[in-house]
Amino acid sequence: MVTIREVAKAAGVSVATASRALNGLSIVTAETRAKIEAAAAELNYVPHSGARSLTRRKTDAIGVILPDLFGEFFSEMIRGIDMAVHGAGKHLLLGNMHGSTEETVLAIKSMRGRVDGLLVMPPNSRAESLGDAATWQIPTVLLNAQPQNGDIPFVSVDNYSGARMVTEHLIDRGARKIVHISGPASNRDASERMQGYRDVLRERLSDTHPIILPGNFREDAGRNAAQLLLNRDFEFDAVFAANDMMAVDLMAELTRAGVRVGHDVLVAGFDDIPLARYISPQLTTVHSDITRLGSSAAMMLLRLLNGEALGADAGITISPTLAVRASTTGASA
Amino acid sequence: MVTIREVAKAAGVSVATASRALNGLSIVTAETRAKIEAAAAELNYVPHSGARSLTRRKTDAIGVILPDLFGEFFSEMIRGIDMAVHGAGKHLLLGNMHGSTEETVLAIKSMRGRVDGLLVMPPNSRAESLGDAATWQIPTVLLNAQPQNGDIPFVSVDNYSGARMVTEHLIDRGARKIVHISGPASNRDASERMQGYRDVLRERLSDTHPIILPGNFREDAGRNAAQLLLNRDFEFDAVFAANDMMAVDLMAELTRAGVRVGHDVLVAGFDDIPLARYISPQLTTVHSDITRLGSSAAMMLLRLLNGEALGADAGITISPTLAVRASTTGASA
DNA sequence: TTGAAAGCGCTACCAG
DNA sequence: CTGGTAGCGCTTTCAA
Repeated sequence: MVTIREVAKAAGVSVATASRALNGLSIVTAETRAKIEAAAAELNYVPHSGARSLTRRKTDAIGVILPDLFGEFFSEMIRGIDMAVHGAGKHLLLGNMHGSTEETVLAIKSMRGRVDGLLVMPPNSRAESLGDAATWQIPTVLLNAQPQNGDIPFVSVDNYSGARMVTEHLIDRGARKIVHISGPASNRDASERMQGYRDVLRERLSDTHPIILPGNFREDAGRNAAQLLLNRDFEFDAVFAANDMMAVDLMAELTRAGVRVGHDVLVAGFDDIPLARYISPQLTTVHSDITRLGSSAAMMLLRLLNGEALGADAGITISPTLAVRASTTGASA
Repeated sequence: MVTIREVAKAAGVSVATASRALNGLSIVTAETRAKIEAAAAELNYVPHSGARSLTRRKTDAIGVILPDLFGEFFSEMIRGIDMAVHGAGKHLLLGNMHGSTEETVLAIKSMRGRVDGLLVMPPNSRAESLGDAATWQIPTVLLNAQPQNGDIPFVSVDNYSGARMVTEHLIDRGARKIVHISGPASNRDASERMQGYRDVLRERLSDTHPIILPGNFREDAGRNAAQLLLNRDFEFDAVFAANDMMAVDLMAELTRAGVRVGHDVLVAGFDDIPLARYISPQLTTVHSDITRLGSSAAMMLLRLLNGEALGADAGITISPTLAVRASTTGASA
């Protein structure tokens, strides 16, 4: 591992000068610089970013902590983040996540000294259980979560109104017995979506009870729900799944059982993952522009790191839109 | 930012002792340790991993450099890598990629001092154009690429035999005029797949010429190819796309135009991305287990970092299998 | 068992 | 414009 010291020696200058030349600081004679660059090239010198960040107190990396890496939701998110971050010439450090709050806290801690800022998507609804921003001591933007103690910037989706939109839409399409497949109980997105569903039902279908099947945002929950619905001979004419992943597998299962989705039963999801357009019938869903969610959060963090004090817009709530497709209209593919 | 020095002072010990206690080195009295831990907790001390890696010459992070972040191929890959790496308690540093060889070289360089090892997926066929392993000076495993100068370990898929399998299968299913949609010209996977197609055609359908449409592994290429095929009134009864992404969009476009995929035209892809099973008809494709590809490479790197000299198995070539589905059998969904 | 001190590789300050 | 030098925060000999 050749260090800057060896380059300096080879070029016959001090390390200070070598450093300046290599970093493009203009206060170096053209010929000194040439000598240094030649030596660096000769020795195949590559700067040690770790050491550099220690002195500069700046790592040019930002950390991303996600609860999972499964499915298109997260990959789209990462892609969005990368888009914003790449423009700023920074690296992306993916934290070890896999779930629990404790692990997340650990992941956050292990990021200190490695990154300049953090993008954190809490595994469950209580962001503050991660310890508050003051504890982390590092600029942070929350992904898809709102801090109780409103002092951490965040970017999130308006789950509640999104859920309302789908539910209203299903009713408009004639559905009267709408089943909801929920997300994990502790998940904030999930509970907001459920609340939207409940409220619309109460307002517009006051004579019926909500029917809620437990889910977990994973595909198997979709399949299980389908089985449940099929076996129990439930009365239902529409299903609103708390996310697309579950909706997609639910649909597949229903179709397999001979149910004509879009006609016999309407199905809708939430998130608008790419897959939603590819399946047949295409899935009606709430379009949240996940990629943009990621890049917005990243840009916000970038501004934060730039010293900008983002006042009013320290919290962005993205309003989703309804993407109406064949799974609720019965239009032919 | 509280440092270990402050913790030591608060506990009334030297930084050396503090360091030892905090790192669980047993050569510390129980009571000294208690004092130190109390102080650390009190001050909310979090170790600075950057500084630590400088002295220990070990970062506990591995770098991943991919040419792109688009589509399920890469996300599955990252997921596979993460699975292996998480077990080892290491972080994942995603390099800035977005394409060109120069950018990739830069990305690799900027990883020095940040990571202990590298997983690199070269943007094009010539891995050695990245400068050889000796230049990087850092343990590296190549993803989905074989080095010319055989001294860098790698994990790759046997594209050639995979392509042969699909092509044979299409012929077995009765296809006689098989169109191939290729990947990027400079891409090694792409050219190997094309070669497999060519060879089988020559061997078994010597009276027909290969028909090759240019592609780029992106969905738009699939759509474009479909248009081309439809407009030109080509003679064709099967399409083998160099990856699933293109196959999927091609299929969608054909279906929209009234072509019955699986009957009028057989379609097959390569990779077996999750999406392949969800579309209708399900896509026949070459199953490469991308996730495993990623985790194998990561585990290989981990062993390398562990000082193990992986002799014979310094290069793994994963043999793909054929996943026959409705897009080439016409079986009902 | 503990402390002092020498770095890890680099940047930045202060003189010259 | 260039060189010496003091750290960045931490680990790790080497003595005590």
